Formats: sequence, C-alpha cells, structure tokens
Amino acid sequence: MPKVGMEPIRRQQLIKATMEAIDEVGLAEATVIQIARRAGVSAGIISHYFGGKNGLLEATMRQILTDLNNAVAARRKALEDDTPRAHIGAIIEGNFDRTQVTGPAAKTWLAFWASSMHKPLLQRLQYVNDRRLYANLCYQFQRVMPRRDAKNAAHGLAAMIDGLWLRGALAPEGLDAAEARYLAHTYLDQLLRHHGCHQSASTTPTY
Amino acid sequence: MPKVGMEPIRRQQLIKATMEAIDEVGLAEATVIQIARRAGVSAGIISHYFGGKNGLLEATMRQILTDLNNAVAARRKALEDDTPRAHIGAIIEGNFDRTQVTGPAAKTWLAFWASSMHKPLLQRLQYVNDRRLYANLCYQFQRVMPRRDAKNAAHGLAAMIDGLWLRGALAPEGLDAAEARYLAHTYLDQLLRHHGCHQSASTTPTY
DNA sequence: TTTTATTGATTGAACGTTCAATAAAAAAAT
DNA sequence: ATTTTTTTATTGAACGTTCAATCAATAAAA
Repeated sequence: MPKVGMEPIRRQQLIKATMEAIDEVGLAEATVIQIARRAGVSAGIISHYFGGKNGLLEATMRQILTDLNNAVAARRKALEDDTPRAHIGAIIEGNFDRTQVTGPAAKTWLAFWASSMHKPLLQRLQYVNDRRLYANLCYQFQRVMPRRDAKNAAHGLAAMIDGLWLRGALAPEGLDAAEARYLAHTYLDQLLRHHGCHQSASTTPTY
Repeated sequence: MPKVGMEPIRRQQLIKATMEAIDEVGLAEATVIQIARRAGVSAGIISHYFGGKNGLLEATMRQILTDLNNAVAARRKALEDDTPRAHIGAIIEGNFDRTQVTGPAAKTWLAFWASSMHKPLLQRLQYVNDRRLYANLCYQFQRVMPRRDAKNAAHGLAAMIDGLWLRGALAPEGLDAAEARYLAHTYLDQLLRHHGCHQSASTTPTY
C-alpha cells in the first residue's frame, strides 16, 4: 500500500475521520484508536503526520473554520449588487451552508468552541476568526448607520447566528436550516429598517 | 471533624468546587482530585456522596439549571403588570442575572451544554429545561400574535439569548451584561412591534 | 538496494473507584 | 462526670483500566 505522496491524502482522511468521531461519540471519547480505525489506518500514523493527537485536533478545527470562511467568501464574490444588505445576507447564507450545518461539522464546531475556552491555541484560532466576521459585519453596517449602532447590530447578528448554530447542534432533530435563515434574515431586515436602507429582503432567494 | 448532618454541606461544597474547577481548567481536566482539593476534602468522598464523578457532574448541572429557573421565576413573580412584554422581559432579565452570567456558572453552563450532546442523561436535563423556556416564550407571544409567528419569535429570542451567553462565555473579556440585555430587549421590542402590542420597553429598568 | 509509508505491541502516565483503617462525635453505661 | 461503646464521617494508598506516544519491525514502491 505505501506509495509516495500519501501525506495530503492521509491528512484529509484523518481530519474527516476526526469530525465523524466527534459527531458520533463526542470529543471526550474520540480516541486516537477510534479515529484511526474510522480512517482505516493505524493509530501510530496520527503522531507521524500531525505530531500527536493535539496536532490533529488543531488541524481539524482549522479545516472547519476554513470551510466556513470559504462558504461565506464564495457567496460574497457571487453578489451582483454591492449593498450592505446583500453582503450581510451572503454572510448569513454562508454560515448556514448545507455542508456546514448538517453532518459532522456542526457538532464538531460546537465541541471545539467549548473546548477552546481552556486551550489557548484553539482559543486563538476561534478568536481571530470571530474578529474577522465581526469586522466584516461592522464595516457593512457602518455604511448605513452610525458607528455605535453598527457595533450593536454586528454583535446582535453575530449572537443570533451563533445561537441558532448552538441550538441546532443540540436539538435532537438537528438544525432547521430554512427556519434559521428566515430568522436571521428577518432580524437583519429589522436592524436595517431603522436606518433608512430599505433594500428588500427578496434579493436573497428561497427562505 | 466528623459531625452529624454533613451531607448537605459537603454536597454544596463539592458542587461549588466543581464549578470553580470547570471554570478554571475546563471540564476535561477537572479531575476528582482537583475538585476534592478545592473543596478541602479527600477524593473518596465524592463517590460516597454522589456515587461517583458522573453523579457529581449531574448534580452540578441540575444546580445550574435550578439557579437559572429561580432567577427567572423570581423576576416574573415580582411583575406588576401582566403583559407579554413584561413577562418576556423578565425572562430575559433572569437569563442575564449577575450571578448566572459572571463567575464560574457561565463557563460551566457552556461546558455542560457541549457535553450533553453525547451524554443522554445531561441531554435530557437540558432538553426538558429548554422546552420549558420555549413553551413559556411561546405562550406569551401567542397572546399578541398568531401561533406561527409566536413560534418563530420564541425560537428567535431563545437563539438570541443563547448566542449572547455563548459569546460571553468565550470572549476573553467576559460577557458585557448591559449590552446583552440591551440587544435582547431591543430584539424583543422589534418582535412585538409588528403585532400591534406597543407596550413600551421602558417598563424594564436600567439597561 | 534504497527510500518511503505503515504497523501494532509496548510503555508509562493519569484517572476514577474501592475499601480497610482511622478518627471524631454521639450515645450508652458506669 | 467519667468511661465505654456505637455510630458516622473521612481518609488515602492500592488497583485496574484507559489512553497517547513511541519505535523497532515490516512491507511495498522506487
């Protein structure tokens, strides 16, 4: 089986297996043997490619954050109009992307978020990512409202998005993505309505 | 030191020590020895009073949920007017009670929430509690809007509250309770504004 | 033949639980 | 009021288990 150039393949396999393991049995019981078995490899290979279990967990969190950013960035690039409403709407849509919200990614995301409270490295990853999202929201809101209001709006919308994620990850029936998007977009409309930017919500399709 | 009637004292000491341990080092590293040392007792006593570590963790989660419910119930009982706006406002205030939002309780709450994803017993506790909050919100919203709208409003406000908690527990500077309450109350006002119930937000003091 | 990839038994550390021993208070007996 | 007995509370060393990491051995490709 050993061929050359296995590294990127194995890394992807192991990261995927890590998400699946966390999704099914939780972070606490996701042992290296569990993960390795899911990936169809030996346990020792994890230390070989990631330097240890911690390295694998860090890489997995990076993957999730990258995927989330890509989902947002892709939708923002595809925008036809440059209004704040459109940009922020795209951020909402990216955050409730199907590939993010269903399957292993959702529970893994929450598990890492909780875990990052006491692991400086994960905390830094999460913090940097969160600040970028917040800065983007703030910038777009500031185009149509004063700075103070924009900050509040950004905090509120970020909390709404995270809250919907959180409850979706915990609900036995999973997240109702359609309802989550509706609630987030409606909230966004309400935030904008008070500042004279009556861009219609109908620029965002199907929710 | 052994006197009679130690049980309730020790139980309280250990539950408090558990929250402190989770707050400082996280659930994963909160060992029985850690917790026992903080409480100033031996490790064996945990099994004696709680039947094991799991029993202690369950009791700690029950305590947090009970405290949260009490904070809400107290504010609802103290209400002078019976409007939906007042009741839901009291629910918001209870959720951002100082004793809940600062100190060890916040991080412990999030840690258990994440942990409950894969522990049926904790999941059940969290689920029952969440349904009660949701049912209360739904009932109050239904007094001033149709059933469908009320359900959406309840989901949205619950997500907002949880999202603010979540971000507060993770933020390095902790939760800004004043801002969180402002955002939640403002969102509530917006939800009610569309249904002809123009009860002023000023019935709720100081935010 | 050399290089690269992989295995899996072994090791050592850490954890929760157990339980015989202990010590203090309470109750009973003198 | 002492002393003795019983009860209750607590300890902490020992035990068995589980886990991540290691590394010599192995096997396939180059």
